[in-house]
Amino acid sequence: MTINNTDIGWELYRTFLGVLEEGSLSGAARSMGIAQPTVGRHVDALETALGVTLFTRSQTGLLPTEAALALQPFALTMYSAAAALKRAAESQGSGIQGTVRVTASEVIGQEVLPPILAKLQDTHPDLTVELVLTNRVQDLLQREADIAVRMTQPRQEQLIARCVGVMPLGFHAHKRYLDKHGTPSSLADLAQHALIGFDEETPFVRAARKAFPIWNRENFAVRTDNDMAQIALIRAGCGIGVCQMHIAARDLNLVNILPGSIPLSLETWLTMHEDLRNNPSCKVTFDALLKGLQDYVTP
Amino acid sequence: MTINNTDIGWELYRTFLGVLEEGSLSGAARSMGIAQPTVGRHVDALETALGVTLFTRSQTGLLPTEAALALQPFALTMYSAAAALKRAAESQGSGIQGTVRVTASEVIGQEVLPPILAKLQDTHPDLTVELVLTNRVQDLLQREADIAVRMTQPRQEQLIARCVGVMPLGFHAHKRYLDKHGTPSSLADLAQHALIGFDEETPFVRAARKAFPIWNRENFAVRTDNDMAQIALIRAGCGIGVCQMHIAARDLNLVNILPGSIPLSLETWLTMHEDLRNNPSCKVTFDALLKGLQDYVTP
DNA sequence: TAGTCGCCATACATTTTCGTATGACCATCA
DNA sequence: TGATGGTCATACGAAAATGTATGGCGACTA
Repeated sequence: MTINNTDIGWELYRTFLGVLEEGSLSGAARSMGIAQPTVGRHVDALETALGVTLFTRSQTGLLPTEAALALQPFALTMYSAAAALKRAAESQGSGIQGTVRVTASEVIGQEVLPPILAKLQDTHPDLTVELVLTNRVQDLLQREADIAVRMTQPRQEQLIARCVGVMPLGFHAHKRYLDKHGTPSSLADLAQHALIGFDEETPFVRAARKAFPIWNRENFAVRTDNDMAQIALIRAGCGIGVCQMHIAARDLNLVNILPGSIPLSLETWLTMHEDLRNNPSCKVTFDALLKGLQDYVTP
Repeated sequence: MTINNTDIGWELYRTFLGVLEEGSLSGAARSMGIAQPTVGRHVDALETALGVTLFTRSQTGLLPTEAALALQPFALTMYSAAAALKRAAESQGSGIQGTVRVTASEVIGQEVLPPILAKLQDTHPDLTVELVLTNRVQDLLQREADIAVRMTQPRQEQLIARCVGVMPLGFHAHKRYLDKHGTPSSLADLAQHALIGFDEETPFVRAARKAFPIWNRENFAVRTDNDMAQIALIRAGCGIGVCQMHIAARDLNLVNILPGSIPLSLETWLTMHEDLRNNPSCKVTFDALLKGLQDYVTP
């Protein structure tokens, strides 16, 4: 491998990304702390070097061409890697310090992780945790995050993966709702109730629907793809919905419906890139998450 | 996301990588086409910016610190992404042109792909294919390659994956060997023969050994982890080894031993990053590989 | 319709970065 | 032990990149 193979300054890619994000040369210049003509020159240089027109200029701003949009993901990968490198460098000194970027789903991140992270913060005050909550699986290989809590087993060899256990799910409803509408005694009864469900059909939803045909889009009284909103709806007594047993168990007003028939359970995996194996901060965070999640799953 | 969050010039990462690769400032300067003091300045600047010592200087060269080695993978990711961006830009014009980087195992790359690529080259003379042959799974997410031919199903949602079929494997030996040592009529007979096998125990070997206990490390007369060498050994009449049926079938002097008992078969997958879906060159290459491999698997 | 505010492009001065030349040091070998 | 070829560090002039100031243009508003 020869490093020089691409003799395009990497600096150009960064300003390219800035312009793409801000939509104008001046905007990018402001956000990056450089002068507007410099940004313009960088874009020109990149266009010349690549032989591709990246933006259609107008006096109201710059419109990215298709080519620019096609190239954006690559520049974003560079950005992620640069950010990850910087994080890794921070924690390079002695002792536990620096920033670790953790990604998880919204439910896990809002309901489960806070106490775990609080304890971690307590033990290691110099450690900063960046929590990225999204249902889109962030890419550890692309360095979008250092550690991921995910519901699927990763198959990448470059990833260190540990299964923390299985999170049981169950139908739940608020006492108030059940007092008013009665408690279903069988799965068939569910059809008579206000069900809280999903809008778009994700792989998980498909699996759930297969196991419980009642769990169908048409039977839902409220549909939302936001998991936290589903929990909030259950808590508000809107109807019957699926949520994690452990989360529901905290609220004494929530009742587990049809306890025997657990619809599905979520295998939970903790994942980290193997490059970070020797990074003390990441290791500490990984171990804390592992223990905390295990305690959560099997108290 | 704020681009400026890392106000370290990306240029510095590139020279850092160059120094890491060459092991000296002067070497990196030569390979990158810049002057040695410039390289030195970049390293100094990066060390100051990161607050980390990257190299221990000596007059015989530079020795990377642990920190530098820990940060290298991130810089390599940036490098891969930059190279991929450049490839993507090349093929951005009209018509099929530019460079597509394909990765595959050595066996596939040497025995199966050449005719497919020759035909592709014929139809699209302006298309260049970079063929990276390695048994290490190159990372499509990390942009080390555009298209991968692999024996495992990828589980990443960001990847477009198509199964091209199953490549049957079988025990094979050269006629010359069989004339001399006889043809085994049962699996048990294999123990009396010179078996060509693996040295290190990979997941695949483990699976094979489970199905065929004879296929054990201790029974091997020749051990090599190089698949192509195994085929060459079979061809040279060294003994009995496992190789793809289709490859063996080309050589009339190779005999399939115990034809009924196919030890294992390899599911073959063609994979591409979804970002490249609209890249005409990658699409054409992907389709050509798909068709070519399918034809190869089921003629 | 006149005014304001945003944008990009250009010209010129400035700063920064880079390259050349050189010196000091170490390893190797005759 | 002296010569050679490699390394990195430093000093200074050259080149390149940047920043400032300005002009022109379009969109929006009163």
